[in-house]
Amino acid sequence: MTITIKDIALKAGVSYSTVSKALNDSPLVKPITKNKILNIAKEMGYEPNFAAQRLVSKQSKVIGLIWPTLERIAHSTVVTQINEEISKNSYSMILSINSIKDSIEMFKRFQVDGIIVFDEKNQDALKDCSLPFVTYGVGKDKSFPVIDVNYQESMDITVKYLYSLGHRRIAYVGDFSPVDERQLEKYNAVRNSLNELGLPNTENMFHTGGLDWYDGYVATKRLLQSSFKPTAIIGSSYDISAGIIRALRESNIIIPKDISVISYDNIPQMANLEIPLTSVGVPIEEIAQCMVQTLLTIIQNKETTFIKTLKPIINERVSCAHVSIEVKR
Amino acid sequence: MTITIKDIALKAGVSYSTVSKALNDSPLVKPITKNKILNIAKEMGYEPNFAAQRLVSKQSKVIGLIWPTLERIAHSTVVTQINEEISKNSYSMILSINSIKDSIEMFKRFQVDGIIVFDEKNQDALKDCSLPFVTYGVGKDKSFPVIDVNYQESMDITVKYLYSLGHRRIAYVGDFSPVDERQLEKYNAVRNSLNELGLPNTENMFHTGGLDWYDGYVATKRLLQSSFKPTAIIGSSYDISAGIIRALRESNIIIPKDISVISYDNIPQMANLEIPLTSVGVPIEEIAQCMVQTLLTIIQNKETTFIKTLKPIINERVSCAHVSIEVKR
DNA sequence: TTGAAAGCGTTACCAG
DNA sequence: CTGGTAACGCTTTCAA
Repeated sequence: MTITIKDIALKAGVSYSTVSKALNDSPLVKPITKNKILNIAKEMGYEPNFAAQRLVSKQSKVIGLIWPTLERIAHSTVVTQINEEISKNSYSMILSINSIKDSIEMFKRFQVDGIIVFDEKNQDALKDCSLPFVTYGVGKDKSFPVIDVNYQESMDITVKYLYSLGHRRIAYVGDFSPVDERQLEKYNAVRNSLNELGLPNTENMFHTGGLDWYDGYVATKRLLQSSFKPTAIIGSSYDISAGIIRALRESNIIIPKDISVISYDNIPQMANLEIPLTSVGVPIEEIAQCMVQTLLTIIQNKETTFIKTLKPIINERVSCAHVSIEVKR
Repeated sequence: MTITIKDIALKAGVSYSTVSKALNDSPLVKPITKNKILNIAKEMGYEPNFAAQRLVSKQSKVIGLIWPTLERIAHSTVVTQINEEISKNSYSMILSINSIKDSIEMFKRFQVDGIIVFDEKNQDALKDCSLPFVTYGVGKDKSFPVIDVNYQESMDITVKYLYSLGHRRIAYVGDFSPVDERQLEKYNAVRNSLNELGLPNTENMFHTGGLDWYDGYVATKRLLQSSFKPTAIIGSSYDISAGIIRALRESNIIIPKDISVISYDNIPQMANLEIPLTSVGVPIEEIAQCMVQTLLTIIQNKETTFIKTLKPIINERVSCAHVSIEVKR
């Protein structure tokens, strides 16, 4: 038998509407009464019935996060940050690792106040999402709210950065699958930037066909056997770059002496790689903060379309160097 | 304006209790009426109000999972499995990455039917959890339901396996922090097993002081400089073992020619390491299945204490070999 | 086979 | 300041 406000009312000798008010810290209750009620409630181990509350007043103070691909480390870092940011705003977060469609349905049942979507693909399922939501990725051509992490500018400053260090033969290792919009965007961004500087942008692009470190490893092996001899490599993500490093090491190529490496994903873990990797991207704290603030705004104002473009920066560690005079490769 | 069963009733020209029955596929309503109502409901875009349903009938068909440490890869694999197993049983899963205490509170509000706990520490917070739950880890001295992954037997068969391959100088690289019961259990298990075979079990234990690959890397470096020259190393987890491999490689020690390595955590990703690693532990599919089946049983039967001990196995890949006659180290 | 009505535990409003 | 009461949307008897 769970105990309700009526039980409390009985014991306190007041009406249950008064109990309700007291519990909600309403100013309409005399402090003495309020305290008395609060004490009784605690002592009886009262726990409010969420369903009942929800039934009468909307707003659950919960936001849901959809995240079908657990294993990506860059994401888990952002998700952790988002969770903190949400707590800071006195909301709670629940997470679903199912498809967008299933997740939305579940979140609706729970009447979450808003949704954050972390799935790169299948965003079509969002078309008829009646709840406020934001997504993460690329904003181009989108009719719904997205926090654009600005791959184009990221790759732009990356290429220019390498260029300023004297690099002219720059390779890219990443996934170009047409199904994954985010990866594709990075790929195109690099090609654009390279092209603008009159650098090669075709034979130097190496397709990983996947996002695990191993995919980056294999692609780099291929790169090393190709005729394109880069002085610098751009890795498309944390995991991919881990593979790049390993492949390089296996061939006894020293970073940054023999080759420079820079990676997308501006996360602290880059410092823990075998070689602390210089990285580029919007700092995750900023991504997290922007996502929840935007969502909260949408929840309150009912604004519906919203594209916010963030500013990426380069985080210099030790993996990039000036091209040496006597380049051998 | 959301639409309710009353709206449907109005349109269908029946009472709303009939609509309720039809929606719940009750046999008490004539098929024709039922179909008509169902059609109208779909056409009006009806969505049941979960809170209202919850208010009247208990049972949410949702189970919550508490998992405060996102980054551990072995865990994310199990969590994914668990999610699938839960779906198979036509439940849904939501995930919280907050502390046990906060998570329980939130899950209570959502009236989940049960909870799976994945946090190694702070299990005290479970003492007064009124909802059905199971935990994962070590069952000794526990007064609540736990799926025991049997570290003792894991380490037992590991040590015996290495012994049978001729190894006599076996090192262990892992975390011994007294705060993390699971790690401590592995540590003690190894020492026991080693002791039983009369092998050294003190100077060959290397403390990582953390669970990231880097911690394993550093500890292995230390190991290599110590006077204990092992022919085999046991790594305490996937991440730790990744660090071991890297440290070994840096010193040009070849696995398994120069040294054998075996790792705890029986997960498929072991095959993707630089050297496909022989590993030990209960297969994750089995862990996942056991956890949700047990929880479901508890939910139905209201059993409350329950310790289930699983059977670990060794998954041979290529990282362990017979000790060679001319051992050099 | 259908309908009426009584809750489920809260909140919010209106009287007192 | 406090109490009474009407919702909130649904399930579930109990009668018809």
